[in-house]
Amino acid sequence: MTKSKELSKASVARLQLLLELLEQCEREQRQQITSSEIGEALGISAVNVRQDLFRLGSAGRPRVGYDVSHLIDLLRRLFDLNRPKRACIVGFGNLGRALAGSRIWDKAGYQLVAAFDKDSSVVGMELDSIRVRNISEIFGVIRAESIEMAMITVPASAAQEVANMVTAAGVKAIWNFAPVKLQVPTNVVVENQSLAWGLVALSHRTKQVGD
Amino acid sequence: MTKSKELSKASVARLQLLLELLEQCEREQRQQITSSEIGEALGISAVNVRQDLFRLGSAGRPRVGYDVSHLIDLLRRLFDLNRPKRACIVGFGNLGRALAGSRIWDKAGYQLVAAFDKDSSVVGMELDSIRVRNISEIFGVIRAESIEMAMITVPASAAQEVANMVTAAGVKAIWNFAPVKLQVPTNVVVENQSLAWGLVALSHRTKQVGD
DNA sequence: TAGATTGTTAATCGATTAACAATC
DNA sequence: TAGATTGTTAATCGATTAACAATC
Repeated sequence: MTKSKELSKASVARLQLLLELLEQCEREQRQQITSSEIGEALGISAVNVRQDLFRLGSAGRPRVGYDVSHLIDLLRRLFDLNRPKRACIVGFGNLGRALAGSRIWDKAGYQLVAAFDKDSSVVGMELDSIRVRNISEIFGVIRAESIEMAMITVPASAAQEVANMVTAAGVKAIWNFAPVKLQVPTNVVVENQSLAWGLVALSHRTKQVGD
Repeated sequence: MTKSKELSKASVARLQLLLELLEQCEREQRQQITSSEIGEALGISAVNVRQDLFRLGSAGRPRVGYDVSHLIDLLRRLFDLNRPKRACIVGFGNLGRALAGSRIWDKAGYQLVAAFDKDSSVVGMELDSIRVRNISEIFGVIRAESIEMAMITVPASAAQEVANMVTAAGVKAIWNFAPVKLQVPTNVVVENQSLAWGLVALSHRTKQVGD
């Protein structure tokens, strides 16, 4: 409905930082903020801020700035944070368990409703009202529970197979922690969060500076 | 020493995928690979591959392609994976614990040599030969152990303070899991790995497709 | 030699930055 | 009104893609 021309990935990252900042402003009872204040707080230029907000369909007022709560509302809708989205974890190892109890699901509008593993010593485990099921149940549960997102935290060698299963079951988004580029149907979104890639990128960048 | 003009972030990401691919080729005893084979496997264009390798200072041979083991060597040096780099974890919660025992440290050339927390119920804990110390010891230990990288997995509200401590102690790189843009001296590298940001980005992108 | 593939420059595309007009 | 700030177009910068020469 909005005429948004598709924001760049970099722009989305900046707007996420902006949302954090605005929420803090709201806690401090601030009602307006200018582009240069935002830029300073976020370490980017004021022009960059205005461009981002312009593309978003901005709503600032000259001499006053932008309305904090209106912008929060705009960003929350942009990121689709208000709609409850049902999610599951596939692979209940250390990382899966660490995230199962986390508050970030709620922050992003997700509800964690199921977890799967193939290891029988893990299946049956309960954590925060989530019972771990056998991976063989995955198709039926995703359908029955209307799960639209799967977090994949299985070993790299199993990740593609899991991706095939969850997309076949109707999942529309994959949060992929395996260091693998997944092949999925074009209507499925994959967000890669491989920690291994992050760590290697850090190693690379540290070297550059050291040179 | 290499004349590298600084590869773009996107290029580094592609080259990481390439390294995985090459290591698989090596396991399969393949010795050569062409840019179009690489492109197909990685889902990018062959030209893009050649450009990346050109900037890297490439070494392919017309009609033959690139030498697998030579390219692996080049990439491992590019990412600085061979040199052992000493690292610590600050904040030994669920996420910190999940990563402490992980194999990714080794894959990226890091050695995890210390962990810190401020919670007395966690301090003293041992995991994989790492004993968790009180955060008050952080300055001395980083110096004594020549730690050059700190993984920060503390709550967002404490992250900046921790960043100040570790940079004061001489750390050159921070792997930041807190959803905060850290302010650090210019010679310190920060790689952001906030899972919250990844999850929000996924939510945003899912919405776009759904429209 | 002919043909396939890389190396390298040029063209295109997109994102950021600059400039300035519009507005409160 | 004057001045500060946003809205919006134009210019710059950088990354990707295309073109083709060099090479085995």
